[in-house]
Amino acid sequence: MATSPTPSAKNSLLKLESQICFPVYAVSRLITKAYQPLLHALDLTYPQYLVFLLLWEHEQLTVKELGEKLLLDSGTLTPLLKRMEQKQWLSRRRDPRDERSVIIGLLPAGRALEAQAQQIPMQMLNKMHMPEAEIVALRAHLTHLLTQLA
Amino acid sequence: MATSPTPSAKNSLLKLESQICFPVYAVSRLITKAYQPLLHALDLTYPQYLVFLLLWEHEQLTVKELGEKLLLDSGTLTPLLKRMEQKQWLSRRRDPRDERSVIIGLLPAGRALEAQAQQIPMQMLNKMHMPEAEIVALRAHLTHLLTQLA
DNA sequence: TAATGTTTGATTGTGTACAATTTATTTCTC
DNA sequence: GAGAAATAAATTGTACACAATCAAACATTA
Repeated sequence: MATSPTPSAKNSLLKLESQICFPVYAVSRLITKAYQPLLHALDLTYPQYLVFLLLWEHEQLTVKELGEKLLLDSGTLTPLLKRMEQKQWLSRRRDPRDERSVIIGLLPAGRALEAQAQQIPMQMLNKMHMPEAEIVALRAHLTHLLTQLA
Repeated sequence: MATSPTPSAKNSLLKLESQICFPVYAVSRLITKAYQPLLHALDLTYPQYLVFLLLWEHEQLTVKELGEKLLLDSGTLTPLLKRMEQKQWLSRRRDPRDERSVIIGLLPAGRALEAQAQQIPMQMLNKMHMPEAEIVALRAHLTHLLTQLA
């Protein structure tokens, strides 16, 4: 006979350990925490580091482009970028050809940080204690999920 | 001859797309955003929902136990739990046998939410558009990484 | 080209996160 | 059993994160 599942059944989907979402959430915070001592030496937070990853590669991006690449909106980026501007790491100016856009440009102090950040990815890989193959597989799964949700 | 890699080399580890960490961070936020419309109907945030997952299962837990299971500290949990207390979802009282501990107990209004939350996990699985096998594999990888970083 | 609609950032308000410190309580050790 | 060490929350301060709203600039089209 078909019994409807009780709310607190052992195999309930409403259990923390059954969820895919909680491990993502927890790992994300643990990763940020693992970065913290490495980034603290550069006076950076993790989201600020992500902005630098893009600026080191592209030198100059609009707020919109940063938001598209990081999946963050202006409510998050504007105050974050203002703090980074105060530290002379980057410049914020309106695009003369389209005054709606704000162009974020790398300043010398920000460019200089790239050299100091060289070792960070390797140090993080060491902290994770995971074989390359597993990292690649994990990234593939996550990227897939990213496209499903974005 | 051994040339040291240039900072902006195409295969640099200092590129957003090379990182395992960014997809975790982005997926975590997208998952929270995917939950939002489902949880908003119950007037819940995602971290509050996680607290409920534990309370629906255990009825009563200390702040410390919640923190251990969710990997959150009292600086996050105390204000969050106070907000949930204000909505009459749970009670906060000192343990008479150890006045240092605060026991969080499920109240009727909180217990009643479990029925309304029954459909949420399945709705989330639908949003993810991923075969069961891939979800299981992803969770295994993440749980492994969790133990490495915790 | 004037009215309309769209795009881009900024702002406001709420809610996490977490490091660092503080307070109250308990446990340990002699 | 008094003092020291350890434990559990709470507090404080900073920094995201995002929904909702606003304002300015641009694009469109009738």
